Parts: sequence; C-alpha cells; structure tokens
Amino acid sequence: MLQITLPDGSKREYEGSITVAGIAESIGPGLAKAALAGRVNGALVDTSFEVNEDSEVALITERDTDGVEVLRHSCAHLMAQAVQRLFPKAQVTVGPVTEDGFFYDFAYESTFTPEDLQAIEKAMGAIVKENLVVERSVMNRSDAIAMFNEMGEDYKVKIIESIPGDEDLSFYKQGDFIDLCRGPHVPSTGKIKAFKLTSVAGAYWKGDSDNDVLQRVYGTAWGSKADLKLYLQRLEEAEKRDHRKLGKHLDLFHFQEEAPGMPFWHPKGWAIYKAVQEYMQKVQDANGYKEINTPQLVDYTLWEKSGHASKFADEMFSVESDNRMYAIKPMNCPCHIQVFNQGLKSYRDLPLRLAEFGSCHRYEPSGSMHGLMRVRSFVQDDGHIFCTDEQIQSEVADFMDLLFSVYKDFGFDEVILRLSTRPEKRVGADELWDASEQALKDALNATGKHWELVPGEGAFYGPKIECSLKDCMGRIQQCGTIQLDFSTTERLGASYVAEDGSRKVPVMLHRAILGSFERFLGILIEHYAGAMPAWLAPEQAVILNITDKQGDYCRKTQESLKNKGFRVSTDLRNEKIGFKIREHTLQKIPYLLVVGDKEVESGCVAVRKRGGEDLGAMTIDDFCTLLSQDVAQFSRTEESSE
RNA sequence: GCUCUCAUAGCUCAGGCGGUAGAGCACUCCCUUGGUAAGGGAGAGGUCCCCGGUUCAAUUCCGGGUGUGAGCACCA
Repeated sequence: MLQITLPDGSKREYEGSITVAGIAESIGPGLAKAALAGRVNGALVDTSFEVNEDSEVALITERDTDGVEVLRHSCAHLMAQAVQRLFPKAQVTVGPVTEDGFFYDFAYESTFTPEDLQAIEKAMGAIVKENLVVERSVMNRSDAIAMFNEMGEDYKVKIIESIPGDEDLSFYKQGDFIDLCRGPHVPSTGKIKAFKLTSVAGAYWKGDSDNDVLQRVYGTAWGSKADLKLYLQRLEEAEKRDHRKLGKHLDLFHFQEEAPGMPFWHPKGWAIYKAVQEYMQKVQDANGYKEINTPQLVDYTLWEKSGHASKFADEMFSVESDNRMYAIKPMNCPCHIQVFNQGLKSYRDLPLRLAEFGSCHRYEPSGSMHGLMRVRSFVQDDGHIFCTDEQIQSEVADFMDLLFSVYKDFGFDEVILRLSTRPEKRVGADELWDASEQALKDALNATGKHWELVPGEGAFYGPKIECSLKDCMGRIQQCGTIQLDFSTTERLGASYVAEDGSRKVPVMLHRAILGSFERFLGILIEHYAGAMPAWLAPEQAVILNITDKQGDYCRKTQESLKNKGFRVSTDLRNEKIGFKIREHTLQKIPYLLVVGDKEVESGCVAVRKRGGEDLGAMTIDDFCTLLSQDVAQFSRTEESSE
C-alpha cells in the first residue's frame, strides 16, 4: 500500500506504485487534463514520474507559478523543434526560462528575420496541434555525446562535456526532436496554448564576448490566452510610458549626435531636475551633510593614485592641455578626499559628511546607453562620509533611514536591498573585508527589512549595499547605494588625529540615494507616465482665458502665484477653451485655471484638475492653499504618510 | 564593444525596383471672441544623417562612418 498526502492534508492510498498523472486521474478528469507537472516531496517532476513510496504530492497546473515556468520551459523546446523543422542546419544550444517567458539560443549561419519569427510561430502552432507526447529518458554521457555528434549538434556536445561527473543525463523527446534537459516538462505539446515570439537578437555563447554570437529568439508563454493578453498590454503600457518618448512629447530634454549619451535639458525637464535637486539639498542639509563643489577636470596622476586609472582608464574621458594630462572626473570621491585633507582633522570632526551634486562623465560602451537610464554625463546626489570604524554602523543605519524616507516622498514604498561582497579583483586585506562586510550585515539587519546576499559583486575597494525600488509597472530599478571604502582614503593620504594622539586613516562611505539625477528622472517620468505630482511638475498650473477681455486679469493672477513660488504659465492664445484644455491636458499639467468674465468679477479662478475633475470657482488665495497642500505632501501615498 | 535593425519637415510617419519627395499634427497670417479634450481658411517649411563609390543622373544601389532601437557584454 502506498500513501499519498495531498497539499490540503488529505490522504489517498494506492496499490503499488503510481505515476503523478495516475494520481491526478484518480482525483478527477479535470485535474488529470490540467496537470502539467507534479511536486513530490518538494521536488518538481514530470507527470510521468512514478511514485513508489509514501510521499507528499502536489499537482502543478497552469495556475501555479511553477506550472507557468514548466510551460515556458516546454515552450522553449517547442520553439527549438519548430526552428529545426524550418532550418535543419540550425544547431540548438540552451533555452532557459526568463521572468516573463523564455528564450532559446541557436547557432545558425544567418540571422532570423521577423518573417522567420512568424514562420517559427506558425510551425510551433502546428506542433501544438499534433499534440506530441513529451517523453523523458536517461542516457549515459558517452552515448549522449555520440548521439549529438552524429546529429551535428556541436554545442550540445560541449554542454555535456562541461557537466562534471559521470552521472546519467536526462533527455526529453517530442516527435522528431530530442534535447538534453533537466526538466520537468509538460506531458504533451498540446498543453502549450498561449505563447508569442517577441524578438530576436544576438547573444554570446556562454555569455562571453570572446565567444561566437548566437541567434537568441525571445518568446513569452502563459497559462492562458487571457494572461498572455494582459502581458502584451503591459508591454504596450510600458512603451507608452517610455521616458524617451515622453521626454520629446512633454519637451523635457533631447539628445543629439554631437553629444552621444549626454542629455540637453529643456526648461521643463530642468524644472523637474531642479525640484528634485532642491529637495535633496534640503534633506541632506537637515541630516548633517555639508555641500561642496569640486573641479571637473583633475590631473591624471590623482586618478593613478586613487587606483581608478588602472581599472577604469578605458572608461574615462581625458584631456591634454599644456603638456599635462587631465581626466574629466568620473566620480567625486578623490576630490572629496582632497577637501578632507585640507587642514588637520581630529576625531572630533568625524563623522564628516560631504555632499556634492558634481557633474561626472564616463565613457560608457556605446551599446549600453539607454535614454536617461544610462548616460555618459550625469550628476549624482553623491556624498562621502568620513568616519571611524566605530561609527560605520550607525552611519549606515542613519543612511538607510534617510533613504527609506526619501523614497517614500517620491512615492516608492517598496525597497529591495542587496549586499554585494568581495569580488575577485580587490584591494585591501581579508580581515578588513571581513569586518566591513559584517558591519553592513549588522546595519541591514537593523533595518528589519529583508535583504539578499550577492557574493562577489562588491566594488574593488569595499563591499556595498544596493537599494532598488519597484516602480508602478513592477520593474526593479537600482538607485541608492552605500559602499564601504577603507582603501582610497589611505591611498590618497587622508588621516585624522585620534583620541590617543595617534594618526589614523578614516573610513569613507560612498553613498547616493537617488543615484544619478538623469536616471532617477527617467524612472520618475515612467513611474508617473509623465504626469508629475504637483511638487515636481514643471508647470503646476496654467491660466486659460475665455476671451481677450480677461488677459490682464490672467497675467496679474500669474504674477501673484509666481510670487508665492509656484510654477505657473498662461495661455492667452485666441483659441477656444476646449482646444486649450485639450492641449494642456495632453501636456499633463496638474491644474488648469479657467478665467472668464464671471471669474474676473468675483476675483476667482475656475479650477480643473488634470484628471478632468471640476473643482469649481475659488479665490486665488484658496487655490494657493490647495496647491500648497498638494505640494507639501510630496508623492506620499495614504498609507506611507506618517 | 559585439549581433541585428533603423535614420525622410519641429513631431508622428507615408513614399519611391535611380530622374532632388508627401500626409496629419505643430508653426505663421487671416476670419472667428467662442465656458471645460481638436472652429474655419490660406501660407511657409526638406542637404531625404555624414563621407566615399557606381552612374549621364544617387535621397533611393554599393562600401565606410556617426547616431538610434532590441538584445548580449559592461556598469567605480
């Protein structure tokens, strides 16, 4: 007798062994049809898996996250089969699941065109209709290598050769297609109902740029057609929110060939930029930071001393003048140490928190640039905290608190924290790394929030915490960081007089909350779809006249609102009110103030909110109060305002 | 940097298998002074990304560059 425990705790008994599919069958025909895979004692298996001891079994369907992943993985196989039917010379390599779908890399003599993609998709549909059974089998290494050699699948042979040990390998076969795979897979191709191929691009074999370029075909697959449709709608929504598109439409910034990767900020974009910067200045001032400013062009020898030249020479812009080599600064820290080094510092001066909105340039690889998100010229909300070893933990903790509060003000409630530890190429003794990694761990634990460990991803001079936020599309955006640096201060000769009169080297914490303003603005634009909250909106209100008669009143109203510090413009063009409302609504202005004879007589403005809501007529003072309140609450949502 | 794609009016985009191009919106002027998402008319606007080659002739074909986009690689 075999006892199976289902997830709801109920138990079932079977004679001898039984497959997962068999268990599903015994529960009901609906489940038997829906079962894509099973989970036996925690391990994901095929429905053909035979259970021969007492076990906990769960049936996986398209409604489980795991089920969708199995579906996507099987869809990758489905695509590979379709490709080999259409292009017999194409060699298969690897085809994993991604966040929203899957891809498969092919080695092929030419590239796939969009028409090819359509043909592949069609062939996939045909294979789904054939409803081929997906069979698992096991083979030993040498047989497997012989088989793939015979098939001319060189990459598969390489993959098998790279798998250590002598263990048997599992294979999945559907019709004329067989692939090396850990599985599990759906029981038959007919289970895959909702998929779409999305794009094709080159990708390196094994992700190494020294290797061959393969053809990577991306696709997405879902448990149901409805889910697929939702996903495609999400893609469309993301496209609408693209900050490059909105930047043009809302006249915020532009790029041009003469300055690749370096934005030209227009008045409206710069107004947002300034609003963000002024906010950060206030916040940092209130939290013990001293703002400074340092040169953009610094003699190359400083970068040699700091250690940056040896590691990042290719990514630095340099200038020769007067027989001297200068680098355009790629970061502010060496300059901040120069400020620290002026005058003798005592332990009483620590922690010293220096902040700078310094313009930096980095020669980013051409292919990596992406609108405002990855640029060659940028400004960070950069800061360096010089402190003693004992102060590290509280400084990091204070920083984390500040970061959470800033993110909330911008409307981001969810923060993802990751600790990156020592990389292979690094400076500094292992004991220093031990201590500093521990200090960051302690600070992270003190936040009470969940965090992840990312081994080997730290900077060459120290470990770091990376802070990402989730935007309204659920995308994760890395912004803030705090990095421990126990080397650069020493290299650049920083020291302070300790309590006992000895000279000690301060620790430096590199930190930024927003990251670069450019990137952060890109994130904000997409998060708000260009409809900036009042405190950030480049134009907070536009005053619209009905006829020429109200022109003077409108100008006076604008003047008095500007005097109160609001960003207000007028639209006195000889156009109908409906036309003006439409235009400024499309420009996503938070408040439209309509002025006709009635408003002039009563000293009012008729207020219309961006969403179309009519707040009716109110006095200028009342509108000032309304706008002030709106501005004062930043972007905090109900639950995040304290 | 690598693979592929693309580059035409201020914007969004058509077009031409070689004979210097078109729409909508925006812009300018005129009419209209109209109360909450497009009033009407007229006009102006282009080195078809840059440099070479082929050709009687290149915006179109070919080569090279630059930039954009999707990925990959990179990201102090």
